[in-house]
Amino acid sequence: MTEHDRQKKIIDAAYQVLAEKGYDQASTKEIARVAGVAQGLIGYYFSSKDMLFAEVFRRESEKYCESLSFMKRKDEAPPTGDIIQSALNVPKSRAEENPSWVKLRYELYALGLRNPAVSGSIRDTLASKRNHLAELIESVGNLSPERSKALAPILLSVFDGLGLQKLCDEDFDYDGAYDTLAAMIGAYIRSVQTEGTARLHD
Amino acid sequence: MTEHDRQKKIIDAAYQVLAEKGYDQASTKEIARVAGVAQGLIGYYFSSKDMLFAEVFRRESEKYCESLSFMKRKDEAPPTGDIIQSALNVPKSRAEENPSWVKLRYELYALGLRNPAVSGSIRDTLASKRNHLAELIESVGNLSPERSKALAPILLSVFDGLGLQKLCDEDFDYDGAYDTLAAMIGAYIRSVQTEGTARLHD
DNA sequence: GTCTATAGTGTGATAGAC
DNA sequence: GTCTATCACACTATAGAC
Repeated sequence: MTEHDRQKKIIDAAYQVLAEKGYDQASTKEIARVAGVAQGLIGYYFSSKDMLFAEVFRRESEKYCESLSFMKRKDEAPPTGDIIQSALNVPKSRAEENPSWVKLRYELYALGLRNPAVSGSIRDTLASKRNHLAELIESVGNLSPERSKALAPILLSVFDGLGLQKLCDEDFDYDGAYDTLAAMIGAYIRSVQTEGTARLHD
Repeated sequence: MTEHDRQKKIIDAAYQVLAEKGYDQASTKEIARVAGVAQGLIGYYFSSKDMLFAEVFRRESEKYCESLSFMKRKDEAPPTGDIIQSALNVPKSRAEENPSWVKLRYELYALGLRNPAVSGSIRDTLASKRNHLAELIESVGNLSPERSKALAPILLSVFDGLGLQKLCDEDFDYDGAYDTLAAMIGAYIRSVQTEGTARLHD
């Protein structure tokens, strides 16, 4: 059990250092210092620095999916504007309250694109995120599985992208962007529901 | 003029190496090799490696904005679904045909978030992209300046995010996501226009 | 303006004691 | 399983010749 304890400390430290200092400053030495272990131990648990970061991404993704379990609805009625807004408020406020999360995500995306050894790991975790998000859209938005599945990657992109713009630019109108996003989602849901209704009258 | 020639060669090489090999492999040595100049010359033109990359971002952003000059419409009518689809086809196919562009963008975003010395540069170029995109939305989508300005950061996010997912995952349904995006935009435009029309009848 | 050469630093990985 | 110690390497930045 101590085995996993030390390993977990390393992963937590890697998470923290990567999010705060960025990839090039996140040396194994610094991670070991933060974790309170010997630098050599990192090589014992992980085949390379990037593989350690791949594991960080996997864990981060798990937490992300858990955090998405907001507001599961059983309601069969289409969501009101308020319901959409308050559901969106979860990712919205997360980026505001925890900016290092956003930084970490971008470090990991860049890492996944550049290092073939970790890109598989990134692919799997992104797919997992999409699936979790699709389930939630299906539940909250009262959309078909197909439409929910197609909407998920769009929302995933927007959450990250707006977080980035907010983080880079204090003057960025983050609230306005989320309001517009809510309006778009609402309009889309109404439009596909009208379509469905129209078909009933054929 | 030879002065700018060498400088440009360095920037072009930095672009290429950063996009292909990623930040940690993009050493000044490698960039100099690709540019065909002495490694020491990089220090003459740029105060640091990251500042060179900041300049790369600025140029990339210029090209991005130019490439967005697709389909300027003078039409005052709301766009049809076909018009929206074909406008979206520009960013969509760009990510497909030029994947290293997407990789570069993510490297630069990560760099901007981690290095305070370049974050200002990233902020400015992102703001510039938003403004260009907003103008185009106003023209193509026939939306008010305010709504166009709020929609721009969302589309900016989606273009990047879908490109990332496409690049990471061969099985990702890129086409389906863009179709849904087009439907969302169409529904949104119709919904705000209905609203506008309703107001006319007050 | 461009080059060569190098100083100085810090890295990731690993061998071997415990 | 964890540590210490160290290796061999690559890097950035810069000084100085031309």
